Amino acid sequence: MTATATLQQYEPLTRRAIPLLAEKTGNVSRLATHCSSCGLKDLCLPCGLRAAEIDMFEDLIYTRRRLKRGETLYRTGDKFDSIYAVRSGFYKTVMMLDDGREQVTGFHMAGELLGMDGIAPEIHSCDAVALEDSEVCVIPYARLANLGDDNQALQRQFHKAMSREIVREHGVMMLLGTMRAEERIAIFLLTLSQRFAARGYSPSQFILRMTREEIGSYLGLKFETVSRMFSRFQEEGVISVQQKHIHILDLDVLQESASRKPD
Amino acid sequence: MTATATLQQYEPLTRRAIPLLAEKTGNVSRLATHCSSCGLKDLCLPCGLRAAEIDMFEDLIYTRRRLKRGETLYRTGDKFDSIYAVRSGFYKTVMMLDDGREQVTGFHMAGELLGMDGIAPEIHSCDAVALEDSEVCVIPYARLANLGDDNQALQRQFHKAMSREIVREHGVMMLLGTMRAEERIAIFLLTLSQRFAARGYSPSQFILRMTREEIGSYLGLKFETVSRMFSRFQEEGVISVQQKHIHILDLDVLQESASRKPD
DNA sequence: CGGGGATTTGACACATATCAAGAGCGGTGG
DNA sequence: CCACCGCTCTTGATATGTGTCAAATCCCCG
Repeated sequence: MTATATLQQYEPLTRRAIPLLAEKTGNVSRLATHCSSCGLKDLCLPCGLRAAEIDMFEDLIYTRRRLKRGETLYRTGDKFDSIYAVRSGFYKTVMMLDDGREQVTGFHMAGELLGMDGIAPEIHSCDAVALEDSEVCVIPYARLANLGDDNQALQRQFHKAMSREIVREHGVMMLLGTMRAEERIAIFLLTLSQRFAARGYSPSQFILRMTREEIGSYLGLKFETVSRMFSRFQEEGVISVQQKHIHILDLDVLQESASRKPD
Repeated sequence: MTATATLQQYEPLTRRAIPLLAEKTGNVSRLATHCSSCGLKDLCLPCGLRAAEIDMFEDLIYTRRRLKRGETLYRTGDKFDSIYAVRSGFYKTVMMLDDGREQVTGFHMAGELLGMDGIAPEIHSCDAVALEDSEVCVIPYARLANLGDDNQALQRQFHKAMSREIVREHGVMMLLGTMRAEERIAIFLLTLSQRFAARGYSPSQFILRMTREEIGSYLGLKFETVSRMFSRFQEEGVISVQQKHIHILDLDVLQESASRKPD
């Protein structure tokens, strides 16, 4: 995957995810609830399950929710009862302190799970907010857990999903604890790029769904610093930035920036 | 639980954990492997299980490992096959970058689980190092998962343990992303205090098992800054520090420091 | 009892935050 | 359709918290 790959080869995901028939009949919502025909099945919880197991799993998901930009999927303190799988769109999760300070703890895109923070305390410990019009599959935890009792593979997949979240957060700790602004921004862009690529989008051109302030919050920087770093990378010809549109021009240099020691 | 509580009322945990009989017969190691008689059972994975379920669970644990200070339980890149429950002692987990920079991602004490980062990648993504002579129960993941298939309560407990780890890491992200050095140190001390208290030790007096440098790495600070903050808290009469020995003198002021906005 | 790592403390440097002003853009309503 | 409003973003000047470098002391461990 080179930095010069064009947009053409990456079809928008939402189109691939919905079978043609569904588009024609207009019965999109009905068909799309089935994991077996969902374009995300290899990224999402059913990843690696056999067809019969997926059939069992998809019986779980009898609800989907559509959220408009800015709407909240769940809030801090809400009773936990479901995990959510992002079907389309982009989410952020945010923790808040009494004094108003906020920390964005993650950005979440299609195929990723939301809400696992709620399992132990049985109450959500952050807000999940849609950054664009979007849709999630609602997976009632009690049913997921029960089904898991009869379905080893599903149980293992769920463990893996939680483990991945733990590993991701270790990475963020490393970033926040030891890296400089330039590295944080470079890694942020590279990670986004990889995630878009995994979903069939261009790794070199994409739209940021979040504001500079949200990026800053996630990376432990002020929004002015985020803006300055974007400008600097642009001056150096590493990326081009136009509002929310990012174009990675020199992947190699960006990768170097992502691992340049303070020294 | 006040800050003036004396040490007397908190017996060392290892004594409570081992039944008297075992001490007398010398058959400590044998008996102590059984969860049902382990003083940690309400903090550890078997928490909330009924006696019969604990019996099933403890069959899993046919190995324990003793590690001396400085020894490594597992290393980055090691094949994952077990989760570990800390039985006694103190561990750190560390991630490393190619250029040598390190991030301590956690400190772990009795009753806490180690190794869940390995489930998804099937390889460990950090090192786990004993900070003092210590002992862990080895829980083979394959067997844990199989047993979980037949034992709902155990499965739920395991989910909760992973969820707790996710929530803990969210907290660290908040700390690293938005807080100043003074707040980070205060929260670090308060959190340690609570964890000691939960284990029957004094919340106001304890020994740090890690160096200033390890604390700094965990909190995203240099060790000189950690040292200066300790000195400052001491000057203000909030704590007293003698080498690794910490005494919390004014819990209220420490709690205020833990939530004092930059402003 | 000696040696080396850990810790403390001071002086100074620097990366990022803060404060401020203005420009750009998108959405809304007349 | 255009004009306005508000939010986001950019950029500059300056402030400051924490890092860096250095030296002295401590004390743990062999």
